[in-house]
Order: sequence, then C-alpha cells, then structure tokens
Amino acid sequence: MAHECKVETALDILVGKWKPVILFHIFQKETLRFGELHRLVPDITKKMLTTQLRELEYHDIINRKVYAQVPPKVEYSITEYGKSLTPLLESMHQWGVSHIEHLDEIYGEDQMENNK
Amino acid sequence: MAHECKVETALDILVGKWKPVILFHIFQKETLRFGELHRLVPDITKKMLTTQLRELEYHDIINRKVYAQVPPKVEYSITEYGKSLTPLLESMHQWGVSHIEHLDEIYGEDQMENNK
DNA sequence: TGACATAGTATAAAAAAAGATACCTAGGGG
DNA sequence: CCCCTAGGTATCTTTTTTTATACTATGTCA
Repeated sequence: MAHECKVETALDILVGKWKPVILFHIFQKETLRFGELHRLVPDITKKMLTTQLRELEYHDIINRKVYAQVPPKVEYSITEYGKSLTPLLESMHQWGVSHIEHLDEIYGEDQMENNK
Repeated sequence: MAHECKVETALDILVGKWKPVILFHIFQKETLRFGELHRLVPDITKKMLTTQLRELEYHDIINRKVYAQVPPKVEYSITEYGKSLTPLLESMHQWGVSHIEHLDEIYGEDQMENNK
C-alpha cells in the first residue's frame, strides 16, 4: 500500500482527448482567453473545452482568472506548480517522437495512422 | 506539421484502464504466463487482458511466446525496446507521487479518492 | 429597442471503452 | 468416453466519454 504504482496519477491529468493539446497551447502563450484557446483548437466543443479546463484547474495545473466585465473575459494560464509538468511532457514528447520512428521501422510508414 | 506534440503517442501506449498495472508486473518478473498475470490482476477479464496485451505487443513493448503444447502455454515478457519506457514510467511515477502530496496540501487528505 | 459579443450551461444522442458470460481447442489422465 | 487444463474468442450489455445543438446572462453600441 505504501509504495504502489502512481503512473496512473500522472496519466489522469493528461488523459482526455484534448488535454495535451490544450496544455500545449497554454504552455506556449502563458496566458490565453477562452475564445483564443477555442480558436486554436477549433474541433473541440465548448463543453469539452470547459470540462477539460476545469479538471486542469482542479489539479492546480492551470489558473482561471475571471474579469468582472461584460462581455465576459476569462484568462487561463499555467500555474507555477503546473510548470513542474514540463520535464515530464518533454520526456513524453521525446519518447513519442522516437516511438513513431520505431513503429515505422517495424511496420513501414505506409500504414501509419492506424497504429494501436 | 513537422514537429507537433507527440505526447499523445506516449499516452496511447499507457492508456486503457489496465496497461500500467500490466506493465508493472511484466517489468517486475521479466516473464509471466497469461494465467499468472491474470492472477496478479484478478479484476480484469480475460478479454480485456488479451486486448491490452495485444496492443502492447503491437507496439513492440512486450513479447508473446507461444509454446506448441496442450494445454497451451504463453509467456509474456518485456522486449529490449520496451525497456526504453522505463525512465518515462519512472518519471511518471515520481511525478504522480508528488502530485498526490500536492493535492493533499491543497485540498486536505480527507477527501482523497474523489480527485479529478 | 434590439442586435452583438464572450464564456459558458443544459440536454440528449452517439461513439468508444469496459464488463459479463458462454463457448472453443486438443492432449492427457481416469 | 468424458472431464480437466490454459489461453484464449464470440456476443451482448453496461458504463464512460465525447459530440451536437440549443440556450443563457449582461453590458455596450447603433
């Protein structure tokens, strides 16, 4: 009980079809409004975007700042704590890139995309 | 296009409710029979176990060795390539452990388990 | 007065993932 | 002959995620 596998804890924060790309943009720009983010990730629905952002907020990865004005303005930014994810995301990205190459070596690049 | 976010590629290999724990055991023992693994992860159904193992095999993370005998014997083991996941898993685990502490600091340990 | 803009909610439907259960294979032992 | 074993498949149902669509609030501008 004392020292189990907590890989899943990290996974929890990253899963959801959209979290990686959302994080990617928020990491890039430091601060983004809801609408800007939506424009950067156009295929996501507002509902999904909201859900994902709230989950990230719950985990203290991003910050939500509401301006009391009309029309509304809400800015999202990475938290200080959230920055601790950087090396992990970087490692995952690296591994991902080389894994794609590896799959390519094994199966050939012809039928990429139907991996998994 | 050339250099997007491949975090998802790494995620793909780890997601699925059971992959982390399956990998954990296979990493531990170096070689495990289907049934042994099933006993180590009793709550999974055979179908799920099979599915997850096949996906890991497809990605060249684990090896499946079938012995031509009756009753059947099939052994799973981590591949050489699969070992390249070790540092990543280790990092994820570390981050997970400290994240649990962090959530605890923020919300108190009273209502752990309903995180997310 | 009425349309516009932003950041959402609410509700329902569709799609994907996981679970439950039954069945198959073929050789060895009784 | 029949049953046992190990490692699966085949189907079907349930649960969880994701999507689609419509609707809301409220200052400001014309």
